Amino acid sequence: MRVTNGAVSASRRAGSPGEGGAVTAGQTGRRRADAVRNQAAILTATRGTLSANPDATMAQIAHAAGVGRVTLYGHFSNRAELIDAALADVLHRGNGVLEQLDLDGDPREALGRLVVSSWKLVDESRSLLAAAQRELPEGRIRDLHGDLEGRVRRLLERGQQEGLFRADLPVDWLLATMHALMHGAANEIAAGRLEPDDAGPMLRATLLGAYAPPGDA
Amino acid sequence: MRVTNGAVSASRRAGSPGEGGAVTAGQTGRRRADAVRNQAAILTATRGTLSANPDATMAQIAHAAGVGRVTLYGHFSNRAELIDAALADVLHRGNGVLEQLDLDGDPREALGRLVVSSWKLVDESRSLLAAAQRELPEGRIRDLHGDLEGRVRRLLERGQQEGLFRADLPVDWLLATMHALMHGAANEIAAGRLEPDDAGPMLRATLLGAYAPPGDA
DNA sequence: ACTAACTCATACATTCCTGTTCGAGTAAAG
DNA sequence: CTTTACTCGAACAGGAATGTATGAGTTAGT
Repeated sequence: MRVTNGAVSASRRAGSPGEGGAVTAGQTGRRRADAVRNQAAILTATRGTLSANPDATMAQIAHAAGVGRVTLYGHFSNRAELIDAALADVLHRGNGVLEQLDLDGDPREALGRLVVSSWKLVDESRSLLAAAQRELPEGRIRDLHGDLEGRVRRLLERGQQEGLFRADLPVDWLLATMHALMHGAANEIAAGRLEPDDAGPMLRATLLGAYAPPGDA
Repeated sequence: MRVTNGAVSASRRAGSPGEGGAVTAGQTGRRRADAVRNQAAILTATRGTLSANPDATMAQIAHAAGVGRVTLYGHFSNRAELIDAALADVLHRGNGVLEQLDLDGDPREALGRLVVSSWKLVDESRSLLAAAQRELPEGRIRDLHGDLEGRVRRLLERGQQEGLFRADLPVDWLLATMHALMHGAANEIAAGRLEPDDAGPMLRATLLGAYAPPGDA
């Protein structure tokens, strides 16, 4: 209910769905404190609820946020708009994490740091992403993802140039490998076959192995 | 009369299409040829349609099978039952592939053969599996999967014992890695970033790297 | 050719979700 | 303490999907 996190959550995303007659559309009048609080709670609940079940109902999300269904529609006039906002929120947060991370130095060590400190975010967003995939227009997801992906891609490219990551496979594939393994880890945890604390190290070890130039230490 | 003779519901576990099998629990009446044909068409259509869209409607599946919706219900009385049968079909087929495969000799080469010749099946079943995950009861999926998984697991264990696969990570995780990467490859293909023909070799290369004992060729 | 097995379109009852409207109540900002 | 911003439940219209029923037509076995 009072999941008050300090997230700013660039609220009104007038993306593709119509400008929405949500609570304070456009009008930058005074914004009441509880409204801000509720909006943050809704985004958090969206993340959490959809992670457990990508088909969760608007009613379920509202309930999880400790808010009436009508209030939810007051903040986000669409299911699409809600998911868009939630995804943007998670991605923005992830970008923040990466910004504070030192990706210089030995690419292998940088990769290790990156994986260990960010895989949990991927975990959280994985089902959200699944939901987004069938609710949001074509390019939207990639747009939102762009920033985050660029950072990782640059690290991988640097590693290849320095001969520390294998260059016989395209960067796109290395990126996909990373995504896939993180999602796989999340699945294993959900299935109870993997301890959450073990996930980071295992991912690091597996990825470093997968990225190592063939026939070499 | 109609096909809904009341006993049809519980008896739809026939493996691959073309495999005769009993129609009714008690009375094996004569089974007409077009009925067998249609049932096979339905299973195929289920696989194909759900692969494109895990939320596909019964109506869509029926249409894709070139069959009326009512006819579909004549063969499978539930959505769950249909998906169960389709998944069993795919898995049975996969088992057939693995049976004909030589998994002896150098585990690394065996793994390569396994991946290249079976990843496509995983591709086909991935969305089917997603559909099954929210439509089928808890243990059912794992039950159906059991046989298939056992084969791979044995190969991995042997590789570990022979010192050719890393033993610092549990077999469960190596298995999960394989799954995750295959799904990832399927995604990349769906997104147009990977050529279907490249997937097999890339998977092979990546997995061999990931499985190699740390600090070694 | 006869009959049982099967198919199909139409139509109906049910259930569930979405998005909107209403009016009355409550919390916050000045 | 007054105004404004927001919240809430209940209720409604709409759409969409599931599963069932009916009856007339078609296909295939013997």
